[in-house]
Amino acid sequence: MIDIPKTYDPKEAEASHYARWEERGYFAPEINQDPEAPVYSIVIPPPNVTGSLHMGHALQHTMMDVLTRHKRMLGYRTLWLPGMDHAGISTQLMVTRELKKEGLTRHDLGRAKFVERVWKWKEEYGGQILNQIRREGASVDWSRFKFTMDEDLSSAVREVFVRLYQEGLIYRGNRIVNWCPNDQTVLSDLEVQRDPYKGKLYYLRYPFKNRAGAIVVATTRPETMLGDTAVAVNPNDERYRAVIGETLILPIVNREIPVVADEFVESEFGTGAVKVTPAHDPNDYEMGIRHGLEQVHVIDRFARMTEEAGADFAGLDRYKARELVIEKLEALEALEKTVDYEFSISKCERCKTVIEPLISTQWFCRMEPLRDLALAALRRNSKPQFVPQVPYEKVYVDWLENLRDWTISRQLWWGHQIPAWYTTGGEVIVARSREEAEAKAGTNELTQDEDVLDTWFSSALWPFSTLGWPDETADLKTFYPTSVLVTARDIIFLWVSRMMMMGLKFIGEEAFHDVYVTGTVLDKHGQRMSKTKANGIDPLEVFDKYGVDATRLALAQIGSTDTRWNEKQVESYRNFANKIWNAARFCLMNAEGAASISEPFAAGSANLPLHDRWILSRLNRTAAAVNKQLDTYDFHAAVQELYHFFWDDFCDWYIELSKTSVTAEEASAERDAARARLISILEQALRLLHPFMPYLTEELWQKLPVNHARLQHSAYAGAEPSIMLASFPRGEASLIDERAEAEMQAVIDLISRVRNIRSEMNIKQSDRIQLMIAAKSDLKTVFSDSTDQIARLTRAREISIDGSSEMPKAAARAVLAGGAEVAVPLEGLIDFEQERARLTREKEKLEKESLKLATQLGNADFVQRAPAEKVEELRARVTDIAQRNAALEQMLEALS
RNA sequence: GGGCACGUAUGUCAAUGGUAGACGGCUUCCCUUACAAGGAAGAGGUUGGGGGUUCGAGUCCCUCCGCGCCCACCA
Repeated sequence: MIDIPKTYDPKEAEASHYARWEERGYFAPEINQDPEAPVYSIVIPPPNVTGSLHMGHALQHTMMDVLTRHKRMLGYRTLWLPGMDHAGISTQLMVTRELKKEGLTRHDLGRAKFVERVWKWKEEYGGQILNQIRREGASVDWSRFKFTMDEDLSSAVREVFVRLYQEGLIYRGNRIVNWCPNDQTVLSDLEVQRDPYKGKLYYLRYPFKNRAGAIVVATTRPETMLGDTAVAVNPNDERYRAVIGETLILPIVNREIPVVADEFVESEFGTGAVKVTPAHDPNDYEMGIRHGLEQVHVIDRFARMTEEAGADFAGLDRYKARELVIEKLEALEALEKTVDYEFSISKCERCKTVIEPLISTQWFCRMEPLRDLALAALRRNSKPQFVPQVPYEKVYVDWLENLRDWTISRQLWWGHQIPAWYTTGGEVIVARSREEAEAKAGTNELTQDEDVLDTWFSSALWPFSTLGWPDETADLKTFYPTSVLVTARDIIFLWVSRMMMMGLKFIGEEAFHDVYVTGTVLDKHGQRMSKTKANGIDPLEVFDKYGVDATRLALAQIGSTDTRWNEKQVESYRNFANKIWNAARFCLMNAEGAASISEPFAAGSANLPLHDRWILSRLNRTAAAVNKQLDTYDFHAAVQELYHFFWDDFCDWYIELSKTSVTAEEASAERDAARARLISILEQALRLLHPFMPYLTEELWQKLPVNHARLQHSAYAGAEPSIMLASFPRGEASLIDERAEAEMQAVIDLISRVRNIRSEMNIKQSDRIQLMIAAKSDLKTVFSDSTDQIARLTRAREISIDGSSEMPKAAARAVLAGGAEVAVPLEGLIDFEQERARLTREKEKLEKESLKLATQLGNADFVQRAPAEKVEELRARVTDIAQRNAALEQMLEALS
């Protein structure tokens, strides 16, 4: 007898298999020996080097792994490429904080030493997430692991930069940008978040120079008035039409500023007149350009007032300056009023500091031509295919259509330094290397641009830079375009769209065929999990508590809907894992002799017992469904399908139905064959489950007395057997047997009805009952062939079957589909009242349904307009109900 | 301000316009030698409210209520 614990302990399986898979190279595409094999590839969204695994990762990785393992088992040449992102700002902040503890700033170290220090930090503390990814069971090819700052990827970054620059798509310009006064860098629009803010609206009075009166303007940032160079009104605003072109005297500063007319101004807001500060507000900047206004810089990079703001203000923090401005305006009687006002405020996504719009010289990427490539790919080739298509395709298109230039430079030290050099004369040389720049410039007196590129710039190249571009590598040719990108929805703009554009630009093909957008795991109150709210669930703790496989199942079934985290759900999949374990345990306890049968189902399905034909049909139906569901990213349905097949069909029915033959005391050819069939079904079920539950399935599969090598997919012939290289069952249409399923269903219904009688009539578990079955010829045969099993599962001691419906009076009875009946004689034990009540309840149910059907069929419109099939279906149901109803009535009569 | 989702059993979620389901929880019975992390049998729903289209609506349309998400240059 085999010695297997009663309870599945996931830890053991998790500890051993991953390392073996990895060592043997099972994750690498090279394991596939078939030169004709179709290709499947995914690049992982590279986690930040500073990151650690959160639920979102676990969710995405599970789905990518399911897809990858599924395709690998189908014989695809499969690559899931792992990597990590250098995460410019986050990482630099991390190390800066570390330095601060030593009383140092990065400037104390200088650039070179600081960057060295970051590399050291990365080696020591970075990338803890990589081992967490291993724990998940992710079948990524570690031999192709990439880091965005690796030399080859950095060179791809420079290549792209140079080419885009040469085409005029990258340029250096002086424009208004989002500046973070804390991080001391510019940010792109996507790295700025808008938060609601309860502030005030200040009404300032600016007097005319050459006439009486004043214009009152409303502002939320009075301190910027020091930099005002105009007041704007709407040209159609009657109130102000007469004063357009007049001159105002700016209070405090006493600068003369004009009144200009601009369509941008909303007459309804405030006073209908707006102060214009071109140097410190994006809208005013645009207006300033339209009207040729002067830009007066009154706030610096530290959000302090400049000399230009005036001696009283220079050096003051922007909020201190605000107070002082208000004070002075009050003294000048230039503050009309102050009202409470709620608006939104821009903050740095990382450090939450309020953004200061500043005019500054930065590098930008022109997006229109790239955007057009992406839009064309979608319109002409429907690439990428978003899943779900609604709403993400529209979101993607809308964003692309309104795309503005991308600010790609950052004032950081950690990242890809911009490959631009300046001669002493100020000439700009953009080149792939210093050597190339020197050659171009004809001098070695060059200074490289201090800035680095936005982290997302290298991320945008990820699908091809990781495969060796710009070299025409075999990997690039084989694996690009990638098959699918699996991601959460928050980086569709930041990342997905940019990869698409860059891929189309530089390779000429889309970066991925499909984009699968996962749902979000929320906390139990429906809130997003976040560090600041501290409401996150650590996936590693869940792994420890319930096992990786159970967690994966719980995550996979989330699919693309947002779902509140529910630990009970994981617990139920843990129970499922245990169920699988115990089913296998049963099979292994009764495995002796099974191995001698090499083709358990070879005899030809017609000769097999009903339950064998039935389970074979169910198995293949399930396999076909799961393949289809995985091909269409319907993870939820696939999980449900597998769960119910395994638990309901296989465990609850098949094992129970096979028990008599499988557990027979004496060895026999028949017993061995039954055992071999049982094991074969289990074995195939494990293969179906493997993409979702890699550890448990491998653990059990290895224990099964089967010819493992023969089960491998032919593409992996010769490899040491593993379930991850076994052939994924495709679901043979020829093995789907409608008749067997219908007949088995009749048996299942019969057993269920008898069990119902036992339960409702309070028949003790230990009491053996007698069954009398009346059925017409075809069903009669089915039941007769299954009497042993029916007896076993209903705990009956005696079963008689005939074609008539002569039933004893003192019996509990039930009517089955197809006109069959079953009676349980209760020899004086029967409680007539109780049985009558039970039958009446049943009759009421039928009548309710019957009434519904009659109403529908009585509707002439329905009969006329609904498809004939539908009408037929209803009529058939009416007949069946009538039949059952008549039988019930008879039974009730017999009881009275 | 604009756009997009969602609201189904006590909880978490499913359901090509055609008999509203699953898992958990709940009730009753059972430690039947694969599994009590289990088995058997049950109870539980006017699909947020109202209106419309249709032979037929959880599903399509309108509206209201509720909870979210994304985008945005009304100072």
